[in-house]
Amino acid sequence: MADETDEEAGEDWDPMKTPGHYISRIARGFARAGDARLGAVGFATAQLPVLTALKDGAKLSQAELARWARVEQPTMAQLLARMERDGIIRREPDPRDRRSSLVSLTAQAQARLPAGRAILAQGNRDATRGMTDDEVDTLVTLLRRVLANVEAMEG
Amino acid sequence: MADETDEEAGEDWDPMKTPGHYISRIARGFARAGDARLGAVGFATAQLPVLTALKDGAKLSQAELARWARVEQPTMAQLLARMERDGIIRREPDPRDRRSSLVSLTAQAQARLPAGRAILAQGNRDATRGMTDDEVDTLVTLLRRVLANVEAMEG
DNA sequence: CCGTGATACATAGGACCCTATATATAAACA
DNA sequence: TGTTTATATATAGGGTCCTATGTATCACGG
Repeated sequence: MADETDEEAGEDWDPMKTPGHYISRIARGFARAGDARLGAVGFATAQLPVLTALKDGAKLSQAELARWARVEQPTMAQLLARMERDGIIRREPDPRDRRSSLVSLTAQAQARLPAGRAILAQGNRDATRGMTDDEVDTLVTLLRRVLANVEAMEG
Repeated sequence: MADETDEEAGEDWDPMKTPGHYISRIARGFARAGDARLGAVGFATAQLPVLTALKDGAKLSQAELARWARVEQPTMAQLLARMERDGIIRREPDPRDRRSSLVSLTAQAQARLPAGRAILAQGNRDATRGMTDDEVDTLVTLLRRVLANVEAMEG
């Protein structure tokens, strides 16, 4: 492992040119730009998995939403608390399980959903502007492989 | 399953399959995995831009570091506060400008730098495992284009 | 029926990012 | 020179993520 591992001239190795750093910058920029636009209809990018999971009137538990959104349970708890505070979701006791609540979208949130979706679609077009469909497909395919590798790194 | 390239149907548009969502998940996973590994030498992924900027003994101001790392000034202020608390950086008054401090790495941090760099290099190899150099180049090129688009969205 | 382990949720605490704003100093200029 | 403008940092307040831990309830085997 002392071959090319040593960064032939490793003296000026630059993490800023690494896929990880680009990805981190894109993620931050996309969240910032997306939140700025979605704010007009009262949504935020972190809420998107919850909104899509509940869009057709489904009622899911907090744990199910956390698994769907791929975040930890306390993260989802905090997110739902803000969404409840902002009138986006509602909770009702689960008659099947006294530990659990069923979460669903309020009517106001349902009504704003199409506008949010339009804003999001436009944002994705803007983010991939100048790229062909094939290039976007290539990007998503490569990202999926990196994601699989990264998720394999944990545990 | 294959012909929903367009979102005209709209009914089942899924943000979870969008480049933005993959990028967000990779960014989180990469930070989590990277922090777990770097923790062994007392570093964190958020500190990498600061570490590389100061690696050769340079002394930079907080504002210069914020610009280098592409974060806002209060974000860098908090990061530096944690790094100072942890003995990674040191501040000294700037004789040229009484508003400013010069930030530099401590000797202990300098000493741990090579180990951190090795961990990082290994992490990047793991994240791109199974991908050819050409594929990684393609990925970075596409990411750079998306990044340019995203940054153009703001402001 | 009674523990035992699994599951759902809540809470505490911290890292990292943001915007908005205040304060001190520097630089520029009328 | 005195005033305005720009810059460096600090502080306040939030959002989104994490790990670690506590508590209530469920489901199961004895």
